[in-house]
Amino acid sequence: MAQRESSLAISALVKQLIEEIQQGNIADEHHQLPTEPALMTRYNVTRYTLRQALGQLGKMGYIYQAHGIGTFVRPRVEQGAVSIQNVAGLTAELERQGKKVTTQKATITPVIADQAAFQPSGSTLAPDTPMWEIKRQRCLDGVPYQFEHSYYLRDIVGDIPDSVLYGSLFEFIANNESLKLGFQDKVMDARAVTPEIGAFFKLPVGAPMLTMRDDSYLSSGQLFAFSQLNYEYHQGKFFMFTKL
Amino acid sequence: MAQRESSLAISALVKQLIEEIQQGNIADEHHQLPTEPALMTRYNVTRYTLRQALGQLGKMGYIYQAHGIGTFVRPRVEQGAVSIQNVAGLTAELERQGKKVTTQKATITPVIADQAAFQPSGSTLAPDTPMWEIKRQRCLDGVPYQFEHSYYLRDIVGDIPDSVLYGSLFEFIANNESLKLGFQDKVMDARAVTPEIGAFFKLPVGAPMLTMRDDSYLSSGQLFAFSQLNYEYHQGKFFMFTKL
DNA sequence: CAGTGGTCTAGACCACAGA
DNA sequence: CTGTGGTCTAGACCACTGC
Repeated sequence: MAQRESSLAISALVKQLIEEIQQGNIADEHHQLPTEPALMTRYNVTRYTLRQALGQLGKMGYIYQAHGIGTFVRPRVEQGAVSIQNVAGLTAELERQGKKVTTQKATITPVIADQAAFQPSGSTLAPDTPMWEIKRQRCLDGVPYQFEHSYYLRDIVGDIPDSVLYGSLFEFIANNESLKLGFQDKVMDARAVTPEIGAFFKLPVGAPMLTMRDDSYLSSGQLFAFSQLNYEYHQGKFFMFTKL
Repeated sequence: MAQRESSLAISALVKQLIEEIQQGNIADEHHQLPTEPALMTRYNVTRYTLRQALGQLGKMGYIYQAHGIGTFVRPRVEQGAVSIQNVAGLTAELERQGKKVTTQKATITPVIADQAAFQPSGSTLAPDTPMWEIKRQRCLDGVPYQFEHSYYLRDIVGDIPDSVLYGSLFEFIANNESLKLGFQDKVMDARAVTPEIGAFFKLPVGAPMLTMRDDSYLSSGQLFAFSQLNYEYHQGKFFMFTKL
């Protein structure tokens, strides 16, 4: 029973570091973190693992590293913006900011690919592929926020309980043992509000909205869902962080 | 004079791999790349270096890796979309797609921070910080595309020759030996077209546009520029790729 | 089971910043 | 010159896929 508990080293380390940063008990008065060698002994990991973790924190906008100088905590980023690089679902990220996402109305209908309102950008589907068509109207702290229009491949995801429609579809898929999530393509653009969406957002037709089209793949490279997420333009803000 | 030429291993390897993928002489008929051990010997690098490079290709959307299966070339992503995770400038990326960005009109004016139309999101500037205010109207293949409104800190970037205004500001900064680029925050949202911007886009006031606010930092963590890039909503599409 | 990518260790050398 | 982060090597073991 030594001090061994280092399973899942990197994700656990990421979680630990975020916690300590938020509690403010790791950076000094200049927002500077201990050096890499110090952190290696502190968490009993090698430099590779540590730097993988620091890299993740960087991607999330928590820290930056300056060559020859040190590692620093970044001032907190724009409130209300969601990280577009996020790994957890949208709901989870907003809840960490103390905001609440609720689903006001949801419908689910079986269709075939031929009947879909749009197609995935990267792949081509057989016209008779069975799918679930899902439409959801979602609010952020009670205010209209997101109009979702998604298609999930029935043969892959199986049945979707009604209860899930009012919670997190992302979590439902992630918790399915037989499905391993892989990656996602996203294309963002601005569009004009349509009558159907305007009715929910309480905006006139032609008003701006932010649209995110995404295609989701299993780790095997198999497409399992594609969707169009429309955001009310006062509420929908996406944050990201890039190394130059 | 052995077969040694492995300076800049990872960035050179990335470049090499992209080239071979585009020429189609590396993947097999199932779009599958050789295995990691095979690539290691082929390019004479270790697994660490190889995987760093493959990770970059993944971020750029060129490939994906499936655990236990292999590495695959991805079908080409949405045409006209620009990778939001890109490292090179916007102009460079669009030119790789065979598109041409031209600057139709540009102005540069010395101002102080107090006079700026907007402020950086993350940092606070002294009100008397000297800056360059730059406005540019840029076209994509001759069609109105981007309305740029930027501020550069004069004390950091120095003088900006007029010629640069009609080329790539990003390259100008990157080529300055005394400046080392660090990272960038971006916040994207949709907005309504203003009169000034509508005049350029030939769109009515209130029409949608895609706006990207960004703050740019040196590798030392020092802010050196912040800008607001507005995109005509039929043209401006941003692509990104996320691991789940 | 063999073969794939994913994680992790241990250590070396390089490049940059600042005293 | 010392200390920082950036790159790279060599090799081990684990987890997943498909036969």
